[in-house]
Amino acid sequence: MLFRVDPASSVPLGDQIAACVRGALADGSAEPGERLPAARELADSLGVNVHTVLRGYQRLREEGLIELRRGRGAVIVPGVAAPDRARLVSRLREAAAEARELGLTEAEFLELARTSLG
Amino acid sequence: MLFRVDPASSVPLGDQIAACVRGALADGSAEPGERLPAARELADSLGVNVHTVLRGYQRLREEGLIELRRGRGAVIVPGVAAPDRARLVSRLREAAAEARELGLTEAEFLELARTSLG
DNA sequence: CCCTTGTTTGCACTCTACTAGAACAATGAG
DNA sequence: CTCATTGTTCTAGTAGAGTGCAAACAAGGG
Repeated sequence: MLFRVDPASSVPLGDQIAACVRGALADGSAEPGERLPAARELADSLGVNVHTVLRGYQRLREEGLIELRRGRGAVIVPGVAAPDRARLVSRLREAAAEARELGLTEAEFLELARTSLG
Repeated sequence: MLFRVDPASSVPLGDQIAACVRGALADGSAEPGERLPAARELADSLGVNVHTVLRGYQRLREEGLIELRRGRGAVIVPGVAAPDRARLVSRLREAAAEARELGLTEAEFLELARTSLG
């Protein structure tokens, strides 16, 4: 599982960390039952504060993706359903189809997609 | 066209206002050529600052949904495809939100969008 | 017991969204 | 032309979220 973080991004660091786990789970590079790196360790490795990592972990717990226990660490809930990347792809396909119907050029469509990211 | 806004929500007021117009356009309760309420007027009506309304309008302009001119106000782009375009924008925003949850970078998202065009 | 690891608390800093007030510049109506 | 309307721009202040830093606390495991 790869953790990547961009301090310059507008999306909060904690959310980015949570997104890494979600993404890894979605593309198979992480599996249910797997243990996440300890908060302090990951924080050090990313050059980020412990609170920030913990906040990402908390969010994942709220989503039911991981379990947190003192002394044991963070573990991906065994048997949890992975968030699907397939749905994102299918949504993009629908959008692309509509764009084609509207006669948008590729450049216009991509520009629209870019602004959609906020 | 109905404007509803929730100050307690985590999504910015300006974005909420923009979403109102997008939705109204998509579901037919607003039509191309129609004029949006004046910024100061809408701001008063919603109990919100003028700048906040204007920010929402600006975003709609970036998306190509409305035109803004001094003295004339905000007008929904009088193209026949405006409602469809509004729906396309909404779908792209949903897709963008999912991409963010999965930790995709802007480049990865745009690449995915590009390949979706076939 | 000791070490690891999550949990909680308190303070300070920065950035964004929002509010507030004012002045400016097109536009259209009279 | 005159003038009210309306978007545009500017400055400045406020509140909250995100983050960093530091410390103390509690549960689990060797």
